[in-house]
Amino acid sequence: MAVSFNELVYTLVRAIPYGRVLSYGRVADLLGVPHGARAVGWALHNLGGTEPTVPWHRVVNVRGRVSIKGSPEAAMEQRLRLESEGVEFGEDDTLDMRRYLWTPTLAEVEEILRAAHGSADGGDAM
DNA sequence: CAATTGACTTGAT
DNA sequence: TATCAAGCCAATT
Repeated sequence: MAVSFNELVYTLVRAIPYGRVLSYGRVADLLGVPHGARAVGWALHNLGGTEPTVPWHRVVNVRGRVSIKGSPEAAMEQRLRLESEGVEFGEDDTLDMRRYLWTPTLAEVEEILRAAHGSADGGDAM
């Protein structure tokens, strides 16, 4: 059975370092889906915010702002968790992406996925 | 298989 | 700078 896309999302989110954040679009891009931002958001939505093994709070939108809808409490919890990790929000409720955005190399991401699922897509034939 | 939805992103007005 | 619309992907029904 192939690994579901959302599982890949969870794996990568779990690899986000403390005090760092990632945008939905960046997660999708690192997973090999440049325009899969919505799919990433959908995957995290499926967590229901009840999954302590996934630091879902470290994923914000490209503007550096909490993007949760339908659950103001979850959004505030996300912000509180980030602040607890040293992330500072501006007066526009936005954080400085240039400072907190995690920018791993593609090799790092592939290594993480391989360690968790045994093999990344690694679609290139040799 | 087609239609709908959603924690997104980008470009135009 | 703010608001609106279209594009995009994966999962659900």
